[in-house]
Amino acid sequence: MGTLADHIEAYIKHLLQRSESRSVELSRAQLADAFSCVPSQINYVLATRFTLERGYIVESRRGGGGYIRIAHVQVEDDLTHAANLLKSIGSQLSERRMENILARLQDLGMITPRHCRLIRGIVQQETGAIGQGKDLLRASLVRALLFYIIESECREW
Amino acid sequence: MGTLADHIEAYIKHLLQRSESRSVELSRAQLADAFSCVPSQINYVLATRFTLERGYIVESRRGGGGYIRIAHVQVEDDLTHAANLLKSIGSQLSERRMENILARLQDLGMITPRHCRLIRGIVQQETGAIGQGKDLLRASLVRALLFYIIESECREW
DNA sequence: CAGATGAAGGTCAGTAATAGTCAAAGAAAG
DNA sequence: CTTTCTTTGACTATTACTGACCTTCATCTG
Repeated sequence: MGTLADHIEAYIKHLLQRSESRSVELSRAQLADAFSCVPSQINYVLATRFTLERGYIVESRRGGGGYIRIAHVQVEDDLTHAANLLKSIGSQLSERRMENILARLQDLGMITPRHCRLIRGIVQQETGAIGQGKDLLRASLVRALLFYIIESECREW
Repeated sequence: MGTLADHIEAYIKHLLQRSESRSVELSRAQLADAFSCVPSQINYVLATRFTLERGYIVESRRGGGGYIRIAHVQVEDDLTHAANLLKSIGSQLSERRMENILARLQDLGMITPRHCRLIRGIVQQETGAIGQGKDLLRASLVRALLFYIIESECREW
């Protein structure tokens, strides 16, 4: 049981499990056809179920020979807490809250003091270059960098 | 890699790799014939895949004995070059320019395909959450992530 | 020489094949 | 009844490919 979106989600996850490479490439139009729905329904499923937060990376290309590729990047159990912290960042992030989050992640052993220094430096550099919306940009930057750090550290390059 | 343009691109890159001089000379008409397409398709491939931003120089001559020569730009110092690429980002960055920069850095061996996918995913996730100013945010995010990646890799050696 | 000829490559606009966006309508949940 | 999630479709954006027409250059011919 469940909605059409649920079925499409399940189908894509099934494809991912069967795939050795943890990634699958599909055609939006074909998939929509297989489920007898409009193509944009596929975008809805991707946007709501296959987000970075949930551990998926979606790439696509338009035009002739276009495709949608979905990859699963597995997040380990011990990273769940860190992932929740990232989620809590929201759309804006003050410097104070950033410091709190960095401190907690450091406590958890997820990042090193060096990571913190790098993040502070980069964020300062980037937010210094704009007049308005510093908290918005800081939220995006910190989330991006932390996600990257956490994601890449539990995996071989 | 599915389209004809992709195949032609791969073929030319293959030729370049086999060549000691890092450059290759070809005949547009012959190449088009080999791939059973119109000659202007070759121009399309050159214009979209072998740009200066991606590190290629294309020279050609018309008339009898005409040719197309494609050279792969070599740089003495990859790090300096990468730094210049980052500097070239500026305050705004379109998706297309991002792709070119990622392709170039990958080509230089500074980042891996996995890095690219992560960056694309993170950027997509973050820029998808806002309505306006995507190019501004993308510039900051890409600069931040690339800076972080390159910085932490250099310290490792 | 000068002009003609033929053999390259170049340009551009149009067509086709994809995927993305957004807002509104509909359905389900609280 | 209100809020949130799902579904739809009209409109938009991007990429690939083609073909008619244009430009350049080497060589031939008188």
